[in-house]
Amino acid sequence: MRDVAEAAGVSLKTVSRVVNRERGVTEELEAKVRAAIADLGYQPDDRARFLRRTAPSSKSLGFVQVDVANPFFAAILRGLEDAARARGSLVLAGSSDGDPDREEALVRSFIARRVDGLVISSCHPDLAYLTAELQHGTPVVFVDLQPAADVGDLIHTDHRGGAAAATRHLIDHDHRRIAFLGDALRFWSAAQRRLGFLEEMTAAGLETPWVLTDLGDPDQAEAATVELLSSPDRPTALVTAQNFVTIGAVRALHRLGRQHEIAMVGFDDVELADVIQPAISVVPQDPIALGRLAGERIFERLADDVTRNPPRLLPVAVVARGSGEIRPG
Amino acid sequence: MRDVAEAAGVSLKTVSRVVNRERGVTEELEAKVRAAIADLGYQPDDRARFLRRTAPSSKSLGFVQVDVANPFFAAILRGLEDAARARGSLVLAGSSDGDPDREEALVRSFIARRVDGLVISSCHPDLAYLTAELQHGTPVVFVDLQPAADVGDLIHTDHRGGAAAATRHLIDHDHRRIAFLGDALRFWSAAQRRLGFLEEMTAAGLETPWVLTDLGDPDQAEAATVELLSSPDRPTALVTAQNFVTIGAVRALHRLGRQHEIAMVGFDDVELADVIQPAISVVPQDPIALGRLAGERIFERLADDVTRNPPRLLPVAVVARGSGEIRPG
DNA sequence: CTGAAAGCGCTAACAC
DNA sequence: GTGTTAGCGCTTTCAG
Repeated sequence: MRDVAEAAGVSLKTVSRVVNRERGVTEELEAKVRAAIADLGYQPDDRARFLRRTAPSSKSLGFVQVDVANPFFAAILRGLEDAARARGSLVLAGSSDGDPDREEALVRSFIARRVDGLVISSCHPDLAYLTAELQHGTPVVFVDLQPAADVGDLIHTDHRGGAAAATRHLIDHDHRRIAFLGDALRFWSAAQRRLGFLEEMTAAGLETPWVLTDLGDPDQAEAATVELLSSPDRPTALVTAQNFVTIGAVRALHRLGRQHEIAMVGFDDVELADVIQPAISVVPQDPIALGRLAGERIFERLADDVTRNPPRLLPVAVVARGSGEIRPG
Repeated sequence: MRDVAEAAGVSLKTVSRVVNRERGVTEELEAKVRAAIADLGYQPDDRARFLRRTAPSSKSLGFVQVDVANPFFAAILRGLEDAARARGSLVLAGSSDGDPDREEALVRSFIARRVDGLVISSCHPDLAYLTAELQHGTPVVFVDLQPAADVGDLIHTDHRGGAAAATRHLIDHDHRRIAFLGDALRFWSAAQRRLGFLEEMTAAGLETPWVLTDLGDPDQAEAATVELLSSPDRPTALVTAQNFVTIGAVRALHRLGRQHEIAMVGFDDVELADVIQPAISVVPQDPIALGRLAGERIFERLADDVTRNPPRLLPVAVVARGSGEIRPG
């Protein structure tokens, strides 16, 4: 910038005015400055600009997710990005892989860069590490995964209700022996879905001997499904509580050739779920909306200086496509 | 930081030393400083730190992709993030939606934040807007989508070879009437795939009356496939050149009930492609590797100050699963 | 081992 | 309209 000022024969402030499109610069001077800018290939440094600005803002949001390679989180990121773009902000994204230490490290890096807000799909058992930040005034919104502690805003799908609906759907189709396959319970969403399943089963007076959790990828889910179905005392229907669990279970059913015999309803939609035979009944979420709402909530809090809002819950329902309507043999 | 220095009764520099773990601070002073830091909840401001540092680095990379909600790009982002994390960097990500103006705006924002390097899946017809940056020394790596201009490094899948292999695979299975369905040709990868298809067809002495491009989403691909197959003069096999095109085409085939009659090979792998009947033969890419290599290339250039490297091309091959091995009726 | 002064690139506040 | 001075939060340089 100094070089530009020198080249144009004006002061720093005049260059600053031109760059920021402030009123009150002669056309003549402005032209000179612009010429110098083009000539030198000058690019203003936003870090320095935002550092000095009165309204302290880095024009960026931080998003901590479990894994961006999971299409579900990628879609949340997309929604968040759209909300951020509308406000002229950029998004820093990082994957925790479900590791609390990594989540914490990411949050710390984001805070060190002074993001205007934090969106977190948390898997941390203890959010104490966040309270300092919350007091510092940085808005925090949890998406989908809720912490144990009572901090920050929350935007999430109705995991419990959705899992209950899936379970009810199978019960309504005469199933009594229903298994639950899900992710690790340190993920709040996974725990909630399990809860919804158990509640619905109990309400119907059914036993729940088949509750499998800690299935971390499609391969584990596939193996677990195969084992589950090879035991003499086996279920007639499955609730698969995660997109990759659904994928693994579907693979297993097809490998065993029992996809027309064992019913299943999955949480999350999966690509091509409608084309498979039988097509997979699911409880789809709207992750893009989740991300967009989280971003909007951040900006609301930035504007209104509201400390905390009630949770925002997105309702879900079963989409019947075939696999969930199979009756027990 | 000033507050911390005051509270601990030391100078700014001593606090700085403690924060940066520099050697040469008495244990006693260090303890005092740490106490003050904890007490005040002080968090160093990386923006200011990186601003003043001798080695100019923002410890961040910028990634401009077409759409992070597309699992292919999300996976690239994941690979890039892993490479960045290994070097202590964070990733700023933005989606262009295939709009050159948006791509350019994103690149400018990233540059204004002084990212250490830029990874771009470009759809811009004219990369002149980048040359200024390249001269400025910012490493730029293009992933998957190569610009027309001769700037920056390139890491990409062998689109042309992969499309040719898919085509050859169908020809080897006695098909003579093969259609090509792809994305807009402003995407270099789409254009390359079309080229590979045309070359292989021409080499085999076959006509190519069915070349459909500009299919932007699964719905368009589905509609195009239905129309293609309802004409009296129709192909017996399809090359679908994009993940979402494959999805649309599969939907169409199943809707028409002709999935066992029309052969197809898709570019990109698709979730559950192995479970559908018939399972879909594909030319899978490794997008995580693409992203990782792009990130590593950035850091190499940062370290070695190399201006430019030869393109890095990832080979691909057909994975036969069923749909590509159907013979013409 | 510690601190004072200068300055990164820019904007704010107030001159002129 | 334009320039000058101060200072954002930190690191660097160099003196003690």
